[in-house]
Amino acid sequence: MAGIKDVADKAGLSVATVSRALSGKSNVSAKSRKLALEAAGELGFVPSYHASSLASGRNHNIGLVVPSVHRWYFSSVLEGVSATLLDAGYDLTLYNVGDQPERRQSVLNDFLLRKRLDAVIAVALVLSDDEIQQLLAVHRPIVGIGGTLPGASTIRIDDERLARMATDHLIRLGHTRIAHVTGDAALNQDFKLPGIRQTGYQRAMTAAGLDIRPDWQITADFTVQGAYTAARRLLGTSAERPTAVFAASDEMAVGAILAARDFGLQVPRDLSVVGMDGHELGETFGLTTIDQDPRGQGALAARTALQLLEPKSGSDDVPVPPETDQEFRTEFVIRTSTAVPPDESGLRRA
Amino acid sequence: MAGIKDVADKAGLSVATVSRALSGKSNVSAKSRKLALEAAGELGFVPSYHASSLASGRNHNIGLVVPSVHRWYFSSVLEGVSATLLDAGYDLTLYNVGDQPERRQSVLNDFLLRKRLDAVIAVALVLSDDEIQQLLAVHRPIVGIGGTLPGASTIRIDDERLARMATDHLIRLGHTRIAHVTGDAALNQDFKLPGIRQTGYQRAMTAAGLDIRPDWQITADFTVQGAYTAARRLLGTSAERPTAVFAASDEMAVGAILAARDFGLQVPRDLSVVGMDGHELGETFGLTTIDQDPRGQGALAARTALQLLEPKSGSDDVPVPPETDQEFRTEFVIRTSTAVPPDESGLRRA
DNA sequence: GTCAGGGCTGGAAGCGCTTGCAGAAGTTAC
DNA sequence: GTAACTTCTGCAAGCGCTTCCAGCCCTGAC
Repeated sequence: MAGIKDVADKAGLSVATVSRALSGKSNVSAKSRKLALEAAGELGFVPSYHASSLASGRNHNIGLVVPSVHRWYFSSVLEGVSATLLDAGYDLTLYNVGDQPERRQSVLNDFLLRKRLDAVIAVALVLSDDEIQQLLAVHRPIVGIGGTLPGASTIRIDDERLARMATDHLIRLGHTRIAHVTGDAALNQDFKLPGIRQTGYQRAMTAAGLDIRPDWQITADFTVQGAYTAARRLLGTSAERPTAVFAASDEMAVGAILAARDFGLQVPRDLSVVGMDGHELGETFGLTTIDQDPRGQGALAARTALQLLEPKSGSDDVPVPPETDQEFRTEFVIRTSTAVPPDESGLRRA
Repeated sequence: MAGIKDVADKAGLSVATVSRALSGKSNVSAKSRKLALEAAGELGFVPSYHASSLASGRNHNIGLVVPSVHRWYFSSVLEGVSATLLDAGYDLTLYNVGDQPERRQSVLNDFLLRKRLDAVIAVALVLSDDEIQQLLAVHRPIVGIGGTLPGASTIRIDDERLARMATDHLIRLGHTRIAHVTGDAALNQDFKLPGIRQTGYQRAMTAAGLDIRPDWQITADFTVQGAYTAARRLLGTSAERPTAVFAASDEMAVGAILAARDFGLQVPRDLSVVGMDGHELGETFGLTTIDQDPRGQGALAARTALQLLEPKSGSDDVPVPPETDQEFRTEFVIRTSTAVPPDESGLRRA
């Protein structure tokens, strides 16, 4: 383990100059820089992370707090964050807090606050006021994705409006009997998303003067299999069947499509299905959906955090003010899972 | 930001004693410990990570290197590792190197080697000899999952044997026309898994004296949608169709099932399908598969790494020797996607 | 030839902890 | 009461860098 001292000796320079040379500082002559670089190369010198962090106060390490790493949305965000940070030479420390509150507490206390992170990116995290205070108290940039974090920069999409759009799409096609597959709120007490999307659905229905039937709002756990089971119940039981389904996620939409197939229902002839997310699976199923590009959201969050840390760097980007709300661009993708509703007892055939 | 000095002053103790008290060292009187703890609590003191790491040489930080974070297998492993480390009070630094060799190099050089990690867990990583040397040179525990890492502890499953088992299962049911959906090797040059599973398939076929038709070995990218597309081609084109498919992953098996449905083929009546992995989706589709519990593999890898770092800790576990190969327990799960082959032109009906 | 000014450099003081060491204090056995 | 220990405690020396500061050398202007 060669230290900077060894490099200095080998290069015939002082430790100070070597440090400056290796970290690309300005006040070093070309000759010294070359010497230092050569010596470092030959010795395989890599500066100690902790020592330089301790001395400089900078860590080049950003924390990411997620409630899950396994669900599609989160792993997509993670991927976006990870790629951006790696490219910028930053480490990513991952806190997969799950839905256990006690683990969240310990993460906040024992990890995040230990001054080891330059910034924190929190995904879909709803914190108590106390917890927000704790976080803000460390005076590090915090950027939130899809959660509510007063006092922090956030990247978000307008879930309610988008859910309304998706529902409206069905309404405009002529559907009146529209069901909704929502996520399970109990899955994660802090995950308010399902409720918000459901509200969007309900508002769209109300605005169009349509019935909102409680038994047509079914709950699943954001997975294909969960929605499949729930949708089988919906489509199998009801004497009067919905002609369209808006699912709060693409995976659940796919589950609904699979359930429909089980009953011999063709999509979109007998049942229109709209999803939400932009999952890769949607393409295979011709799913109409709203693509929210979570990978892009993660990348943007990471870029925002980096910019907060190094305002000068980069080109002439507009600097991001510390408290800022960026609405992320989404895309309505119309494929083949939606169509006009089936003829009702031959009425339209006439 | 209260420092340890402040705590010492407040408690009327020396910095040294406070340090020992807070880190649970033995040689501190109950009284001093109480004083230190109280003072630290009141000041909200949290020791600086970098300072303590620098001074002690321990980081409480383990690195995880994965080729992807988005694919089911890897996010499952990640989840297992993450939960175990968090519980043990360790940080997890994530290196999602993707399949770009240059990113891998920079990760190895600039990150892993900077003495900031106590150990490294590498998933499905095939390294060059040089790279292995580099890694071993840091003298830190290295645990590999599913890759080949001579000189490191590894957790692995015997992919070839398992693939053979899966294929044999079909053969024993009476199938002779068995196709294979393999993963795309080009996806990731270092990812040898698809080839190994394919070998298992081929060996089983050969051992049973069955034909291995090149056009029945189709390639997909480990996703449902990829296998779906590939399987449509397989099932649509062939005048003579296979009666069974062994897919190198559950997601691809599901893709094959979906493709079969498109052609009106019923599973398992017209086509038997076996997968491999233990994906949650398998349950919904009644998929027969080999469950390899990647989450458990991740947890085991993390525990192995921790044990390598702190041999004394834990109960009377058998200590893990540095170079050790643990074969992970898998489970053959027989569901409803496999059955005897369909009657051939009524022969068996007689 | 002198002097101001700028570019580089090295010394040294930390960054905030951990820990070896030696000594103070408290115990026990005679 | 003393010797011989055992516990605790505080001092101080780092851990391996970064960076302030002062000083050196070299230009260029006068």
